[in-house]
Amino acid sequence: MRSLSRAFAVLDCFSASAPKLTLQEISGQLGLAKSTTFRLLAALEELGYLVRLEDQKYCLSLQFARLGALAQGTLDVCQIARPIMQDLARISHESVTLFTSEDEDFICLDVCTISAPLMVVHRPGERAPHSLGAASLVLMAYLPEDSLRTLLPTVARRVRHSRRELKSILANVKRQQYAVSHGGSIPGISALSVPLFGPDDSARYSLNIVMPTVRARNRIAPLLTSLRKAGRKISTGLGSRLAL
Amino acid sequence: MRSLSRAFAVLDCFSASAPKLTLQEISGQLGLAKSTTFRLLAALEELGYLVRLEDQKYCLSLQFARLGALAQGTLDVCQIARPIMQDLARISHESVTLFTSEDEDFICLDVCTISAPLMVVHRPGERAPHSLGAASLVLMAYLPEDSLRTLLPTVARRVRHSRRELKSILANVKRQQYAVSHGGSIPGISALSVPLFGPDDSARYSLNIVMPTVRARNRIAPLLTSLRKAGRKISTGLGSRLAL
DNA sequence: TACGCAGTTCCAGTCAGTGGAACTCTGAGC
DNA sequence: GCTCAGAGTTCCACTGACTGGAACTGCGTA
Repeated sequence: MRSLSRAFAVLDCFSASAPKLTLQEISGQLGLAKSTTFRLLAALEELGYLVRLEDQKYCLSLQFARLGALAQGTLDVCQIARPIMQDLARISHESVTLFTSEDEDFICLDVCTISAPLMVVHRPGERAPHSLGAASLVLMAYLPEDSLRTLLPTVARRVRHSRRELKSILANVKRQQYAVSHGGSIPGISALSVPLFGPDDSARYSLNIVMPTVRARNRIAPLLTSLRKAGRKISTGLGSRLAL
Repeated sequence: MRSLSRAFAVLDCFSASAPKLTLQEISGQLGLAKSTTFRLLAALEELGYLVRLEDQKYCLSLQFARLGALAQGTLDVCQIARPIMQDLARISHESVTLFTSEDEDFICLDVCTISAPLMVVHRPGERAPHSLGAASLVLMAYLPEDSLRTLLPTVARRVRHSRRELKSILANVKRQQYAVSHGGSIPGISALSVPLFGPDDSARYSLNIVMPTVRARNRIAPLLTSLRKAGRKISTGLGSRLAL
């Protein structure tokens, strides 16, 4: 659907640093003919989703404020994540979990699992202090600077690492955009974890595949691929553009 | 641009009362073939602007929250209104003003005028107590219930009308969606006024054509047409759907 | 097991969308 | 005041993207 994806590409040209754009700028940015861009912009203006300001520049209209409020009133992370988590559980044959961070703990928001003799079991609402488990590492790695600063000493002490060591582990997680752990939180459990990004590209959630360590060998790479794909999809639903 | 307007028509199917929709519901509402609707929805999902929930229903994604925040951070009513007001001033050969209401006063936010020997002159920032001028009437007519209740006695006293009379005038304005006045605020000045609606379909602004009463005869009807058209355009830019 | 219904895929026809070229309008420089 | 440059706008013939009917799938129900 060419014209459609182009129209939405137009919307993505606008950003906090460039909230007003000329036809020229947009057509340049998208590599489209002036006439094509012009028709797109005229159509979007006609539909009320773009407005033209005094200097002829185009700007996103407040229709998006309306739709945004509607979306925010309807959706929470669990609803967006659930169908994708189910897919992932089916594909990976392991339990898939969604965690968030609160104070010094990480909290389970949702779980999708399949029935098999040996599975990792989590329950929504479950809460535990931050550890060296993959989910914890990802959540901590993406915490805002100041939250992390207050949290770091306590956690470092509990996991018997120096602050410096822990900091370097988290920096590495942030660089790689995922974490993996084998018994980092509970012996016998391995986990693979990626961050989920929101509209402001902050990461307040982690998506995780958790499995018995005995099944983890040689599966990390393929599972990570699936997990990343699922994570991108959820992040997009949460309003992030990082994935695209 | 058929597919584009259809895609945005899809977005408009969602509302506070129906935030989650099935393919069936959408194709029914738009009168499109199932296959056509399916392709549209699949494309919008692919682009990250729709998400699918557990029950297969579609829902606006939080991408709109991102775009909405961006639009809100960029635009104010004056920026949206200005080019349209300029057009209107040119077409009508009269001054065009934008007013809002604050406490017991109405305030001029912006003015567009043309140069001619006899013109009504307003200045942005100008403030006056509510009166029987068209702008005042429109602003009061669309005030929230409780704000109006506190305001009504004072204004009624000042304009020497019973509360009952004033109430009935305002009800009439709201029904007709416009107000006209000849010397209602200042002798010799006639005004024509329509409300501007926002994303929640509240009306916090009025758009007005102001002219010497000597020029007003026989022009009300055509001017009202132009004014309404301009009002619809601005309201759309402000996120209202009433106009469409 | 058969049924019905929602969602999905397929396909050939055609017209909506494309982009190059030509035109207009505005503002700056000479 | 004329010209030029640069932005936006309109025009047009070509073509492949979009359409919608029909057929298929897969799930939940009787």
